[in-house]
Amino acid sequence: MVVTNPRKTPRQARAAVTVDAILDATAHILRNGGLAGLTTNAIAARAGVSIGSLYQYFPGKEAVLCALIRRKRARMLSALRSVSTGAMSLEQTVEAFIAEGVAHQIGDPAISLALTYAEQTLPIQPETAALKAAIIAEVSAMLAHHGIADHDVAARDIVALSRGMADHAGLYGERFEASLPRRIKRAVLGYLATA
Amino acid sequence: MVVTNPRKTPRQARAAVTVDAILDATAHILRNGGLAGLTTNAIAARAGVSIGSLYQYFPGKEAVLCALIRRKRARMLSALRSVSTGAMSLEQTVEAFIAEGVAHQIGDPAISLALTYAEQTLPIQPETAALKAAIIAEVSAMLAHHGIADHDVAARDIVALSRGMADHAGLYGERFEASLPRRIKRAVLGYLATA
DNA sequence: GTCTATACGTAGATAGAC
DNA sequence: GTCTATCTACGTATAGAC
Repeated sequence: MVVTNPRKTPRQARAAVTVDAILDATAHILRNGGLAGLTTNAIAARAGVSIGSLYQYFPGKEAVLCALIRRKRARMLSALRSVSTGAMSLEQTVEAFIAEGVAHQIGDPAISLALTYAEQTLPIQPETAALKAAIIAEVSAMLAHHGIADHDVAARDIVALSRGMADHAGLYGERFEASLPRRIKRAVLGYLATA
Repeated sequence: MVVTNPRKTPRQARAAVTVDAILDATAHILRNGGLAGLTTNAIAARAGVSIGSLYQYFPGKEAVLCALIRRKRARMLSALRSVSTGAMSLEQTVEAFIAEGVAHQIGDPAISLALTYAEQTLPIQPETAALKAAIIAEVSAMLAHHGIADHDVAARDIVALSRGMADHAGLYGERFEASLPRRIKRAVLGYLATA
């Protein structure tokens, strides 16, 4: 059985820095060598800490991956929440959401895909699932605010199709990058417009 | 450098059976243990051949993965081509394409995602890329036949968003499975309807 | 042409020093 | 609390027998 719970929570500032360095190093390695190149030795070396220190905080590389997934999700959620949905039209809000989403996904397509794949193979974590649910809920609430029917299902579908387009564009290094948000918006609004 | 070219092409029927058994075994292992559990030993054991025989046909597990990707793509292309596009309306044709696509993706979401991830980390293969291009071309031609503008970009976008929705549904084991093709159709037609 | 046996490298994980 | 050294286990790949 794979263990994914952190070994201990950092209580000192120094330790938090260490944990952050480990996560940054993990992201860097994923960006280059992918999951195949992700070893505890490589993470520790890149983070500038010893392998022993890594094992102080994480029981193995799976736990590091889980922590990285959580950090990414938390940042995405925070970005979406920073979009004020108050006075904007549906189209404007969708546009803002897509901008944030694309920035997070396209910014690092290799990491995005690696984490998506990794997550599937790792044991389900309540906190990770909760973050995902919160992101969907944020989108769902936005849709409900604009009177969209079936906003829960719609939110899931919209997030899924946007991710699909963004990942594909990132992977195959489209030259249309500038047009991508526009095309995603087209797909989303087209989906919402069709009853 | 990772070597991904097959070592030799099977010229006898018996050898072709061996190669197929290796690919089936690889698919089976991916379905369960994922990429992490995919080792040359496991593949050979599951296929019922010795590790030595495996290395007769493939220089390493990456080459096996590439071959599996090609087989999957070829089957998908063949399925799409079997859809006669002649007398049907756009909506009917889209429906038929989605049915085939969903059957291939949803049928094995774990494999689908594993291969997508693996492909990204493997050297680009001309034949694999050609198969992908042929699939997009098939969709693009269908769109062109129905007078869709910008059908090349539209084809890529439609395939990407459909995959995104199908993979997501498969991964999170939606209970809406029955409604999935309908929702994908909604997204595709919505995208196409919006100028 | 297929097998068994094995050599080699490397990743995972820990014990014990500082 | 962090590091170095190291042991163990396993995956890769090949050599040589049949």
